[in-house]
Amino acid sequence: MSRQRLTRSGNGPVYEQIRRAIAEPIVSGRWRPGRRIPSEMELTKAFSASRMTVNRALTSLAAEGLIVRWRRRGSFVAERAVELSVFQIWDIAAEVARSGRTYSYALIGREHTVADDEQAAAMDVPAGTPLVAVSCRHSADGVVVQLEQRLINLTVVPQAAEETFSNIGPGRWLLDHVPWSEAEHVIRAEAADAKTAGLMGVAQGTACLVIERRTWQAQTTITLARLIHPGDRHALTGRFRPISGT
Amino acid sequence: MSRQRLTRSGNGPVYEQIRRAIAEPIVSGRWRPGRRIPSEMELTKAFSASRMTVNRALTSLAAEGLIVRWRRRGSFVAERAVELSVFQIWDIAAEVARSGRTYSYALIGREHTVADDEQAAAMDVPAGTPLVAVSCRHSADGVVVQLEQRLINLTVVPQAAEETFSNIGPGRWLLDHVPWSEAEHVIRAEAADAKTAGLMGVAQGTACLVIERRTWQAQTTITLARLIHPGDRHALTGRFRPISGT
DNA sequence: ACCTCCGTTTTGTCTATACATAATAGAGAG
DNA sequence: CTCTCTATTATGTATAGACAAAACGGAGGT
Repeated sequence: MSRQRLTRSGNGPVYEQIRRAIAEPIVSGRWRPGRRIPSEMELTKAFSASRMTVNRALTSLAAEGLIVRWRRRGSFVAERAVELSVFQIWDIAAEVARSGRTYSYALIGREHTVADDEQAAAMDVPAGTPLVAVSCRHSADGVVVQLEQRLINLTVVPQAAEETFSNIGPGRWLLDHVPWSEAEHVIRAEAADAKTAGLMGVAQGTACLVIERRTWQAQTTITLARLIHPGDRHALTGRFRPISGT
Repeated sequence: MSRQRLTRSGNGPVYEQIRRAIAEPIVSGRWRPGRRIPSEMELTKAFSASRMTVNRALTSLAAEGLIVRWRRRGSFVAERAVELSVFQIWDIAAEVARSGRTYSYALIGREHTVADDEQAAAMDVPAGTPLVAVSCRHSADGVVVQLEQRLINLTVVPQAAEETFSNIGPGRWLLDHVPWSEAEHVIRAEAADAKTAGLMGVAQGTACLVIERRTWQAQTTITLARLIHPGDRHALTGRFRPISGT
């Protein structure tokens, strides 16, 4: 039967129109979490589009986290139908190089330990797990831009026991030597304590942007990093994917 | 000719296999930024898959930012093939409600102005553009969790001139009244100045997490928001999408 | 030199169809 | 009543074919 091709009815691609039509009531709150979304076949009829086109729209909504989909059961508004933002977190050395400044790296300390209770909880590994703790400093044109405190799980990365990290940052080294599958981040603002402030060359109490990153391989934590940036020397930028009504 | 259906050769969907085959050399650094990626037709042959399947793989890589695609020119490794993280930025009222606390809102000030040079630059609009400036406060169980300073472009949202914002936050109001297509964020740490600290009920100099959000419609800035969170009362969390080789 | 028009390449979108997969509901056997 | 098998429903993946849109390159005219 081949309905009217409405590719260009002036509102963009059909799958975008469908996506918006579903996203709008979710984002605006009219459709509460858990509410069922019309099935692909129903939407196919409603929009006079093919199921593939409808599927593309719903698949992208699911990827964004606005909806969840279950075979046989249908599609539903996600419990946490929230705004998602994609942020870029750079490798600090690459970032400095890109901005045309001179990058320099300095190792502050490195020691072998085993996880105490606090570290075990933070890394989600058993207490007593062998670790390497590395502390170092990244600078651009002589100004500290990041202080890095890192714990590496030696049961997963035994090679780290031999690495001195005197010339290469642990972040870069891990990127080169260990595959990772997923990472979790927490971003917060903290005031620099006396020791941190001294290492960064800023006044005590200076507002700092702190990124905590936990990296996984399969089910095991590889490394836990605490990246501290003086507030006036670093910012994160990101851009929303368009999740909009209308 | 309908090649062998290799849906289940044990390595997951075909589009995933193709996606990984392209992502691996990019993530590992073997394919440098700017390098050209085989065209869809070439990949179609190489993987004995249909162009739609190849297209799905490349489209998802483009969405992740690993590659950029140009009609007629082809697909290329993105210049900034960096780690991407998906962060969730919640609507503050919804977030408070979800955590079981009592949300309250208070308008601090609201005035009509025109954009001065600084505001014009920040919003990327001509100086002299009519604006509404709104300042307000979001609390949970009586504790301030966010201070909001917002500029709204009246040439795009003339209805905002009539809204008092005494009962509804400008963020929520805009979500209900204005479609937007994209937003840009900057996240940084700042020390609270005297006025800000007073409004939030914290000590002057307290480290704060500041989110600046600029929202667009087509090519025009709708609104610029500055969301200030006391450092000990708010953090962002995020999780990497698995962009892995192998 | 420059401009216009046209053919080619590559990605972008859409359709109709097919089969796979997961989960549930219901029928039938014990 | 409980277990098992089967039919049904909805999503997941894959395909071939088609046309659209952008951008480049070259032919030909001025």
